[in-house]
Amino acid sequence: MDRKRQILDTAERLVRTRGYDGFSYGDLEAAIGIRKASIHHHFPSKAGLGLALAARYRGRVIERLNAIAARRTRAADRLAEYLDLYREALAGGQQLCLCIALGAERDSLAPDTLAQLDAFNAESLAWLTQMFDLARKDASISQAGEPGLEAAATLALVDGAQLIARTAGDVLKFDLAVALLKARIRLI
Amino acid sequence: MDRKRQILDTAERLVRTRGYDGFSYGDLEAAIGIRKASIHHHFPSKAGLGLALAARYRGRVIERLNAIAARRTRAADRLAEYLDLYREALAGGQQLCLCIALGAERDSLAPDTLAQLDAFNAESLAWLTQMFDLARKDASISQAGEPGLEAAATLALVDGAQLIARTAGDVLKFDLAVALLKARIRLI
DNA sequence: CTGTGTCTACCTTCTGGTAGATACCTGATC
DNA sequence: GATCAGGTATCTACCAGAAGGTAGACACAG
Repeated sequence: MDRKRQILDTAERLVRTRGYDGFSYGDLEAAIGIRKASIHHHFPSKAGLGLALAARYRGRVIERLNAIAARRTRAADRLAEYLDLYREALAGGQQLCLCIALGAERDSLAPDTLAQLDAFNAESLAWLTQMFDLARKDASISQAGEPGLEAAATLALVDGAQLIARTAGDVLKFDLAVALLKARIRLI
Repeated sequence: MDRKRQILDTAERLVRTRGYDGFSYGDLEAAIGIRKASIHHHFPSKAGLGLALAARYRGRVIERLNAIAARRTRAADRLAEYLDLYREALAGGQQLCLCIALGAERDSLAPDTLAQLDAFNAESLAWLTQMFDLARKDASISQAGEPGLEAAATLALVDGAQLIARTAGDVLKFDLAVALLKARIRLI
């Protein structure tokens, strides 16, 4: 069980830095220090490993989003933490959110893995929509438009900001891209 | 010369649908109908082909952006055409902007290819900044903030919108994500 | 007769994956 | 406590095919 988690952790790091097609069982062998046949014992196929990665990542992020919503009652505070989450995921511009990395290689993925990505985006969108709904009531985010559209725009903005920052290898590009959104946060 | 262009066209389509690591000389052989040794004659290495792809793409897009700026004197009209450009590049949700596809696989690219991506983003940013500068004067885009920040946010938004639409294979996700930005366009 | 493009044939390395032997751990039995 | 069975994890050794790439021959045009 511990080994399984170690493989998932290592594979996740590799996918987020090199992409799904860009990593192999051979890379895992080198990184973990056990023969690749042993890795096949835990994850018989790469498609299965990819699915496990996507499912675990999705669950983990949704869990964190729910924790934020439980802890923060102001929409603005939720938004600030949401942006921090994506900023941290960049690891200083060295990696991407797993679902962004996978999404860019859509055609290499199994249908069930793709379904995880769709679910991830749908759940993120639902969370953001709820947040912008709340923002309309507590007025903690300025100029808040229709919640569904705000949510879609916000998701796209953070995804794009992450991609641009990662391409440049510079986390400051992320800050620049989300600066105007952040400026809409009312401090109290 | 014609063959070279055919190879570039085919390779570009492959990268934009499958990613850089996801296509091979073998794929080109199958798609074009000449042996892969012949493709190596035109592009000796895959890294060189990748660089040629990125450079050509960058030049082509910048050219189109300049054409838009020359044709359209209102900031809002430029923005509308910019959004159309990215929407069309999606090909109905079946492919990505080349620079987004490549950016997601940063670690597989040669440094000079990476430099093309950085230049592409820098030039896009400059174009958008100029557009938002213009918007401050002609007031054709509502709520226009600091041009540099608006530009960074817009670039991230369209990149993210494209990625999300591509992940879902549905161009409507793009429309949803850019709806609020589009709504800021003043019609006359 | 030289240069350009194409071909066949081949190379090495990596890819995802399998077979089968061995080591290891755990818990039941004597 | 020693012994044994059974599952779990690891190993070595291998496979077929694909990867990126090269060598050298041939065709054909100017």
